[in-house]
Amino acid sequence: MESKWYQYWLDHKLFSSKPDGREPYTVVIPPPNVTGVLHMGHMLNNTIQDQDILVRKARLDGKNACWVPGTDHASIATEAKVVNKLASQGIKKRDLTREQFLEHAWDWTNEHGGIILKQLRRLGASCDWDRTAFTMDEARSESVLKVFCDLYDKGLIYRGLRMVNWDPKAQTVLSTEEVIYHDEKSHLFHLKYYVADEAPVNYTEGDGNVVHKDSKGYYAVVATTRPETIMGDTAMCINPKDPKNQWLRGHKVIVPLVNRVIPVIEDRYVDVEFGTGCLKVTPAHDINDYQLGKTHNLETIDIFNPDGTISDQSPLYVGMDRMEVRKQISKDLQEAGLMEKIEDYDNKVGYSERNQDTAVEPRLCKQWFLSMKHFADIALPPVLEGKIKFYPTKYVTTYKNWLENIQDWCISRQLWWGHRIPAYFINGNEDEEERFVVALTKEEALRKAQEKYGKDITMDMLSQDEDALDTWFSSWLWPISLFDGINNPGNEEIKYYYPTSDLVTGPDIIFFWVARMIMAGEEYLKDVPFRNVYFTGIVRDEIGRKMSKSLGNSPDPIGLIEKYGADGVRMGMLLAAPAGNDILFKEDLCQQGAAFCNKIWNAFRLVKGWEQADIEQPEANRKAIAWMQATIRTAVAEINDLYSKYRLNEALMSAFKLFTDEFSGWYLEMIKPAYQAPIDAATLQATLDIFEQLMKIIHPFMPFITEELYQHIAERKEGESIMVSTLTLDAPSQADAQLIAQFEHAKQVISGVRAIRQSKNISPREPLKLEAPAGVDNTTWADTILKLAGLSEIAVVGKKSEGTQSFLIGTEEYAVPLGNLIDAAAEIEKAETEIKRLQGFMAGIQKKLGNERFVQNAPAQVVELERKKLSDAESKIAALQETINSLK
RNA sequence: GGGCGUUUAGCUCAGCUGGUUCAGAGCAUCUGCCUUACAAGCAGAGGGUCGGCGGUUCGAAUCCGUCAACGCCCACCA
Repeated sequence: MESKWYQYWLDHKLFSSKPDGREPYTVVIPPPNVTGVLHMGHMLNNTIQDQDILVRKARLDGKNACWVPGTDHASIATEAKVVNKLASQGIKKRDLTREQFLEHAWDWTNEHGGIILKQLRRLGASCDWDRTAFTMDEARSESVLKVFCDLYDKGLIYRGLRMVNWDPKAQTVLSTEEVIYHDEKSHLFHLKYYVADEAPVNYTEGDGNVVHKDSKGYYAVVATTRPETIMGDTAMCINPKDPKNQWLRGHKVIVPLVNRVIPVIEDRYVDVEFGTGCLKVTPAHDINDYQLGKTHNLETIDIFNPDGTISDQSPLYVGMDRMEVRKQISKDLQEAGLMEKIEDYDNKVGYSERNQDTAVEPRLCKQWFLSMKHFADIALPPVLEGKIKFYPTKYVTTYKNWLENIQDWCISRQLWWGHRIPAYFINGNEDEEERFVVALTKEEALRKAQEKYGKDITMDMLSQDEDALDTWFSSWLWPISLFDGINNPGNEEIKYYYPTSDLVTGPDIIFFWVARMIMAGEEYLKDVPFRNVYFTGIVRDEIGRKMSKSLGNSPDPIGLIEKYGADGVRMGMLLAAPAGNDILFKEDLCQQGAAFCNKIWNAFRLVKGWEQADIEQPEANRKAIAWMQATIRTAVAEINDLYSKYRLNEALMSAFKLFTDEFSGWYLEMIKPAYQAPIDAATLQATLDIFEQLMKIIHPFMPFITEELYQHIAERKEGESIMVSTLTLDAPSQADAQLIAQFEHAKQVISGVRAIRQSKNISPREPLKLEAPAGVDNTTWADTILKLAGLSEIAVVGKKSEGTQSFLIGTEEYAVPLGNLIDAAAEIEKAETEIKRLQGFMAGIQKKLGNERFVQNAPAQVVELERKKLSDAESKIAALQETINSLK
């Protein structure tokens, strides 16, 4: 019936939200990649685990809930997919024009796009689908370009020549956040750089210099992990304070194989302890070397092509791939006798977040940057001051740390799939300084260009920047752009829905996305984009491995739904997801979810099967109803509290126990009429009302079965739905607590009798007599106890009779006469063991009470409590002793 | 190299500012039941020196120190 109800909700537009007088509750979906397919991570983090539950809960609380779905154009990932697809058809990207390529990309997007959103429907996601957005649709694109122009005008966006991270496969620059470092087993190559000058090296034996010399002359040893970059070496560097290498001062050395003569420079940057203290300097291919190059005015030789092959700037290996060259040059160096040794070495290598098989290459090029100092300043306070709350709170530290050490954001990408940068270059001579303007349209660009560079500039002299913007440069506007807050500032929707309420996302994108949304929110709306951020865990398999395609340990979500039903899967997931922890997914848990559905269904069958009759309502039923209502009020208060702390798995567990234990296990058994006997109308109606409340409590977790039963509990009009019903209950009262405590006592009596039956193998149908102690309330719940414990009578006795088996509730002793069923010897032994245990317990307390410092320092209450424990233990021992005596 | 987090029953986790909701929940296990809603169930039971060591205190799972294991984030040591 899942698809039926989903369609029903759609047909009646029950997911739809429009601004009105109610309190808004807004959630924006972290947009999945447009061409992505639903995986377990989406299912857990983005959908069922939290967002849909929170949204449905908000509706029940009477809020105007709006959950906005959408997809992300994911420029690098999508462009890579399209490039691969074209390659499989024998088409190369560089053979296409930008327009032709984009046509293919849009085809691909239209073909594969939105699959993921359809899959979310299977799970029951209650998004307002009419609002479905795409980061590259018209409204979003316009917002992005406007923001770019605005930030440029504010002087926050600039163009600069920097050492950046280059992905040679996608052939685009990446931001620092997009580089992921992996530990790698690698090698440290020790290369010989022979001293070039004729002049003798200056040292004396024993002065601390470590000099290398062989038949071919003096040489320095340079340790490097990247021998393939030696063709770009333009200096060798030593630390001026390094006693080992003083002899190299002022000399020149020869780059091995390349035979280029380079100077020995000195800089304190060099670590004396590492290798031999000699560093080869390749300004074009290492961020530190670049700095050295700048300080020491070194030549920069770029030996790589954009695709990671060796460029014609290099004297050797031209056209070969960098990884191939590393192997080859190692061989060649050894053969030429230029390799001192090769050591094993563990180092970290940066990889593209999107192309995990491609090592990132530092590369010097001109890019667009967003200056981040200002944004860090405005984004830090809301989080530190608690205007935005993070769950778990530990991420506040992470956030703070990042913002305090932030680097400028490289926002341009050498890609076509994305928002094309609205900058226009004015054609001129290659040597001239770069001339450009930033403008939303070409017409405006011309106007600005003429203003800036003179009237002689014409339209054909303008050419738009070929690059696109980083995907996150559009995502960071998401909570604003979804309500058109950039294009139409102050419109009704942005005023109503912004700030959004909760953001649910993974901690892996705290910098990429969360932090930047806060920046954009503060910049453009002077307000936070959301009030709470709930960070979910990573989905792992049952032995703790991250779920991934390559490991093949990720089940297909849709397959799971087919097997267990969406409700079952939703519950299974949530059970595995303790707040703030990783999720160890086990398929059994879905089974438990499915079993719970079954339980609910069977409970409903029971209630629906009762025949109503015009008979008087038994007092016991009235009490049962009052107790159940008190229990529900108490549970709901607890569940609400858990929701407020985002401890959704505990909220579910609480709801589960409420239904299974309290309602099915106790309440239904209490009011259940005898076989084929009818039930009074008042009890039946109350039970249906209670059932409806329970369905509402469970609905956020299991939307389908609760809707189905809601429709059966009473006549519903077309369009009515549990989804848009509300649940408001009074807070639990003092009286509720008393009632619950009272019945807890009754439960213990019932369980005590049941335990005796169990141990003596007495059928539940055989009636037993119970002897209860005097001075205790044994009448209030008497009828219920009689019924559930299968008793014929509760007799209040001053002293229990002979031949009974007894149990204690606190210090009250209850007894069931069993005659010859009693195994006196065994009972005596049991009682004696218990007496021994209690005596030991008492000894401990007596010691405590004998300690003056305890009696003096501990609060009176605590001391009193110890005294009570002591006297309780005494009376328990007395009762046990009596039992022994009577058995003897 | 810095920072953060975790360690409690076989498993996954609760236990807020130290003292009767202090050793808990669900699952799993064991035992007995095909009881008339449900065997995908019901009833009952067992199971932990709260990672190790040391300290503070009348009193520590809880506070402090230290060690260990695991996990995550950040960082330019070739």
